Amino acid sequence: MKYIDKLRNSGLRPTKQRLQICEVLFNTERTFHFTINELEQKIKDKIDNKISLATIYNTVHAFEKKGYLKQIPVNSNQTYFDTNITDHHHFYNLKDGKLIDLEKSDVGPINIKRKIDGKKIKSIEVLVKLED
Amino acid sequence: MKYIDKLRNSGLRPTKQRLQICEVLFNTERTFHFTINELEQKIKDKIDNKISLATIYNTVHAFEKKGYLKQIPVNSNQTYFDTNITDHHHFYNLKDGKLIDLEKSDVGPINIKRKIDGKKIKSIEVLVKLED
DNA sequence: CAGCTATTTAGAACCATTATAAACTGCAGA
DNA sequence: TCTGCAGTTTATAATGGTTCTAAATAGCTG
Repeated sequence: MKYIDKLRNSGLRPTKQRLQICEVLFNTERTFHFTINELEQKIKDKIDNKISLATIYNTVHAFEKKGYLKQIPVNSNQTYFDTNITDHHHFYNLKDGKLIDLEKSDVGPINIKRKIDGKKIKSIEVLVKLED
Repeated sequence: MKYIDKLRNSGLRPTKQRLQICEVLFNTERTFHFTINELEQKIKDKIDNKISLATIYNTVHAFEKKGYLKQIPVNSNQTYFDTNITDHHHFYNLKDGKLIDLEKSDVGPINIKRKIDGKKIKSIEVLVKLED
């Protein structure tokens, strides 16, 4: 019931699958990073019924388009998503492929001096790669 | 002959294929961004013989490991590489998927205030997404 | 030149993601 | 409550970038 309005207000029908995925993604103490496969596993663990992989892909993309999830730009064979949609950046641990949030206040202001005619900046994302 | 020493000094045998790929990648006025498919096409256009796709993958990865190429962290189904290995950042035009270099001097210093125990920073990469 | 190892190659395999098309479901209007 | 339609879900197939394989080839050292 918690997420019905959120979905309806976005023009997404509050189906059973979407509501269950909302529970897994948003009914948590902390935000987190995930790949589709990791999310699929989390869903399997938390709910009794089965949600098709295609539905998980569809839902994640729908939520991303509505701004409830963000993709994280990392070079990996899988796509990483973030339930933290605030303006922030990431450490990327090269050793194990794990991401760590860097709050905006951890990075300091970023001043882009160059402009491209007719274009505006949609987002600025910083990836800090870590090694041992 | 221009690239033989470069390869040998890196522990890479200067094979015909690697030398030809060097010509395409490095014997240019400007640096550029590319995907493997784009590079394959460029190679086809510039040389008469055929280089196997597997060799192109192998070579690009070998060059990346040696620091002659950099991967660019962008969410795309293909991996983007850059022949510009200086410390710099990128605009990413969401409309057409094209990248534009942002020199380090175009961005200003980036101050990462947070530290992770036992890890050091290998690189800091900024991706500035552009929309209309 | 001989022999060893690195490299190249074509093709198969892999695997994340997307497309398909049929079944199902939420919901607005009767 | 019932009906019907558009939006969703689903299993499965298809796609496509990348990696693997194992046999052939080519540098290189002695």
